[in-house]
Amino acid sequence: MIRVLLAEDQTMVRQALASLLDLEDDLEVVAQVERGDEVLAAALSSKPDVALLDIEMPGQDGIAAAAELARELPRCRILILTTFGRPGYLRRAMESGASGFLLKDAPARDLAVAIRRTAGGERVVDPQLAAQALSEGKGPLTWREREVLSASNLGSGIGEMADRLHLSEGTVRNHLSSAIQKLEARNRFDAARIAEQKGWL
Amino acid sequence: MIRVLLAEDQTMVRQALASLLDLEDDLEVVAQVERGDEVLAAALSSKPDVALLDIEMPGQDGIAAAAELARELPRCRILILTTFGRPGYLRRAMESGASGFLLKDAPARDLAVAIRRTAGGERVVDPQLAAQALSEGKGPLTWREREVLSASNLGSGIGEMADRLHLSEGTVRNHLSSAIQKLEARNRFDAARIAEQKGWL
DNA sequence: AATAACCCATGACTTTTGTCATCCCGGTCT
DNA sequence: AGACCGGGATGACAAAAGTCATGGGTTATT
Repeated sequence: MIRVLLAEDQTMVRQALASLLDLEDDLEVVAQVERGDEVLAAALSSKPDVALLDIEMPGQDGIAAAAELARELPRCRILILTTFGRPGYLRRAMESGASGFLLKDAPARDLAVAIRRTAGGERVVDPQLAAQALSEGKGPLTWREREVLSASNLGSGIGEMADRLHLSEGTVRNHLSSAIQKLEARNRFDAARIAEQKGWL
Repeated sequence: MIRVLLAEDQTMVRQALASLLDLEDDLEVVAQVERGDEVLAAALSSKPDVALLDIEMPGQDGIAAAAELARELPRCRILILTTFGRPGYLRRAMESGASGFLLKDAPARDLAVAIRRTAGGERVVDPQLAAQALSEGKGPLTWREREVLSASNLGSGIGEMADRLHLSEGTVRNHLSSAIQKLEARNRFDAARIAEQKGWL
């Protein structure tokens, strides 16, 4: 029997997936959590063979949870199941120790297959997505540029961003300007949109 | 037997929900579609008793699909199943002829219950959400204000928005300024964010 | 030791945006 | 008829945002 931990914030989706997996004879859902920061504790007590993690979750995202899990419970394989096929997500997931990456757009029967292969030590990634991730690279943005873009995404003005990041207003504008040019955007919001869409945020 | 049409763009979620519903003796999933603009055709040929519609879908959103359906096939009840409990969504869904409104955050067993009640002619809405929708009203924005906010949400500058809407730049700025003040936002992007989050976009 | 990134900061400058007052027009409500 | 609202427009002005040159600091890489 393959023991599975299921982390997904939408209750209905989580339970539907659980019932789907329970139809398989060789799979057993041993834990369900709805927050990223509950993954580790649940995994420590339920000892799953595979952790199936959504990315967008409250508390902590699935990639951060994967990193925790890979460090504290290296015997547990990690399979990311997410809505968005952003190359940056895939890259970061793999860097955080995930073994597989599956989209919610994939057919349901792929899920059980992917879990079995992940449990067997294989890496399961959509080849097309992998190619795209490799070709796009890590993205042109530096750490600070990503930070200011994320902050500007909340609608605040440059002054507030400077306060929050303990920077001068001029510096914030410089980072923003640089990011805008790298992304060939029209303004910082456009830049934030582009970066987020590419998974570079 | 209650015949159910299932419209949801994420294949895995759709199939998982379908398998969940198939466990119920009195429910039968007679059609599945993954785009909003496929709902009507599928409904006409499969004659469902209840259409279970997601809102965020390619082609056409679930609310528009609900309006079509209510007009062309009034005997089919409509149940909206969505991620976001935005009051504006609920309001627009009900105005479009939906009979029920359910969140993906709700427990999975509520789904079958809601379908049965909807099929029986009841209106199924989370009471808390309904209260919030009533208290917030339709939102303070006018048609044009919503239009400019949606356009600005794409990152374009005022000039491009003016072109697209065939307006003067000054007029666009006036509408934006007015929307910003009504929403107590700091700039147009903040305003767009607020309006979208409230479901007023 | 030199080079190259990245980070932080200023100051000066241009462009974009937001605000306000003031028009005009066409509906609608009283 | 008059008041009101939404839409459209203009011009003027102030504030915010973006660009550019420049300088100093750190840390890797060569």
